This record gives sequence, structure tokens and C-alpha cells, in this order.
Amino acid sequence: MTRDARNDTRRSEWHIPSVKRTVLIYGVVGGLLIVLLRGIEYRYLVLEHSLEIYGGLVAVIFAALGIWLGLKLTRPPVVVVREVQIPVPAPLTFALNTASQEALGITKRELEILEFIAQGLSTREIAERAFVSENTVKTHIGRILDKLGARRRTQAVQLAKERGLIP
Amino acid sequence: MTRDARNDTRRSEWHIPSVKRTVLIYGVVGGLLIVLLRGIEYRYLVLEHSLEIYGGLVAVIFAALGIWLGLKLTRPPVVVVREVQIPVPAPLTFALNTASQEALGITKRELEILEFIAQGLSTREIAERAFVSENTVKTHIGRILDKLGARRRTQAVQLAKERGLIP
DNA sequence: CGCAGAATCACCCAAAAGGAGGACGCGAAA
DNA sequence: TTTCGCGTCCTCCTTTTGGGTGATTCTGCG
Repeated sequence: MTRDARNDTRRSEWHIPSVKRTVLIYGVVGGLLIVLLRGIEYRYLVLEHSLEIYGGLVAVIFAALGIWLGLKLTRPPVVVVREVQIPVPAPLTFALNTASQEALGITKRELEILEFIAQGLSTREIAERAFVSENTVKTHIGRILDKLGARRRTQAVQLAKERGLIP
Repeated sequence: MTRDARNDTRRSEWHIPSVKRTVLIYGVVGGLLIVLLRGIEYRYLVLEHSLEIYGGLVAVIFAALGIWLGLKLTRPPVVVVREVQIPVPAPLTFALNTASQEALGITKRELEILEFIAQGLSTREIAERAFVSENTVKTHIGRILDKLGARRRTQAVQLAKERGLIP
């Protein structure tokens, strides 16, 4: 257990990043390999095709190292799937019913206006918040009423809620 | 182009998997490289350290190929995260917030009218359903707006929902 | 019974909302 | 290039709302 403790201390002092350590190992192995191969060549493989054997060995070994390196570097991050218990806050889990939105041909802008209406804002207030003129808002609302088949904004709100257009 | 046609036929018969094809390419490239290097060596690099240069080149190139291969082979599987929308039974049980109702001094009749408003009915329609005159409805609505501190019926609906007066 | 609070109705007026039509610019699609 | 959808803005007009005041039943409670 003492060894472990010392190791930990060392690590905390040096703290070499894993990538750098990898490169280091790579270089050392490569160097050793060269030396090894030279020794081998000069002692046993002084043959006709020593060059091809040498190249092949280097190729194979470095290819293996490359594959290993590739795996090491691209080791995908561990994905932690955590299941969270949501207390089902009704207004937080609103999913826009894009189906009925598209079916009715309601545009993004109109949906925006619709939400303002649902908040109980007047045409003028909506115009202020949407940075457009009252006339534009009235046009939008007119189209919204048309598409929803409503006659009043209150009715439009009700219908929009039924169709999942607004929370 | 007869060759191409024949190739295509072959492919459709063999149907080489991508991994095998990769190995094939790898081998071919390796072979070409060897040939290339031999040519280079015999012509220009007949030097003292030609062996080291040769080995280094092979090492670098095959290492790169290895990394590429490693990446290719370990392409992480696509993780599909699917969020499932659990249908929340919203209209389960609506409990009238009698506390805020009494705090605001809203009467039963006014609550009735309030619900009609929330349904998107016009004053006239409410009058019909409540069997009273439009004027009466207007009076009620006026008081409702007053007590809720609203300026429009849409706003009244919004505020009433916030206070739990209507579902 | 008498009274307070509610519900009902009426009339008026101003503001807001809604309907119909036209017009313009812009960007994407045909 | 032309067409089309969208967003923007406008005018003129009608309908609906909202706010105020006043008045008349109705109803529950001390």
C-alpha cells in the first residue's frame, strides 16, 4: 500500500498527459526497434533480400503501432446514460404539435403571435413585443383566426391549445 | 469499357466487404511503396545512412496508414438517443383553488362566466348559454376583469389559469 | 322582516378587435 | 427569370369589448 501511495505522489508531480506519454512510448519503441533490427541484420539476416525483410518488419510493426495509436487517440468518451426522474411539471414538458401546425399552415411568426395572444396581451402590446406595427399584428391575428377557424382571439387560444400549438 | 462492365459484374458477385477492401488497398499501397523506395534507393539514396532513411520512411508512412486504419476500423457505432415523450394525463383532476377564489371575491356565477370566456365564447354566446342578457354578461365580465386585475378577457383567462380558477 | 350581496338588466361611450382589400420587399423554389 | 410564400404595412369599415352609471329583482342570514 505504501507503493501505491508513492506512485500517486509521483503522478501528481509529473502528471504527463496521456497523449504525450503515448508519443514518448512510441519514440522509444521505435528507437529500440531500429537498434534491434540493425543488430539482427548485421548478425543473421545478411541475405539477398534483407532489405525487403527489414522494410516489411518495420512496416508491420509500425502499422500495428499506428493502429494501436489510432485506437488510443480516438477512444470514444464514455457515455453515461443517466435516467432522471422528472416530477412532471406540466408546463415544462410541452412539445409543439408540428403536425397540426403544418396541417393548418400556421407559420412560425403566427405561432409567435399566437403565444402572445395566449398571454393575454393586447394587439398594441404584441406589436411592441414583436417590434412591428399594430396593423401587422392585426393581419397576423386575422390569418390565425382564419386558419384556426376562430372568430375571436379567446377562441383561437382555446383551439390552439386543443391542437397542441401552445402549452 | 468492357473491362469496367466486367468489373462491375465481378463486384456484384463477390461483394467485397469494406474491411476486406481496406486490407486490399493497404496491401497494394504497401507493395507500391516498397517498389518506389527500392527505386529511390538504388538511384539516389545510395548513401551511408540509406537504411535508416528507408526505415524511417517506411515507419512514418505505415504508422500513418495504421492510424488511418485504426480510425477506419473503430468508427464508433452511431448511438441513437431517443427521447420518449410520456403522455401526461393533464386533464386528470382539476381542483378549483377556492382559496384564491375567495381571496379575490369571485362568485360562482362569475366563475361560470369565466369558464365560458375561456372557451372562447363571445359575450352574445355566453348570454345565450347562461340564459341572461348580453348586458348582464358584460356586467359580470366587467367585475371579473376588475377582480382579476385584467384588461382583456384573454388576460383574464391567463390570470385565472395561473390562479387555478379554471383548468 | 330587513338588509347586504348577488344577479339581473339598461344605456352610453370610447377603445379594441376583426374583416376586406390592396401594396411592397425579400428570399426560396420552380 | 418568374413565381410564390411570408412578413410587413396601410386604409376603411363593422363588430366586439371594456368601463361607467344606475336601477331592479332575488336570496340567504341575523
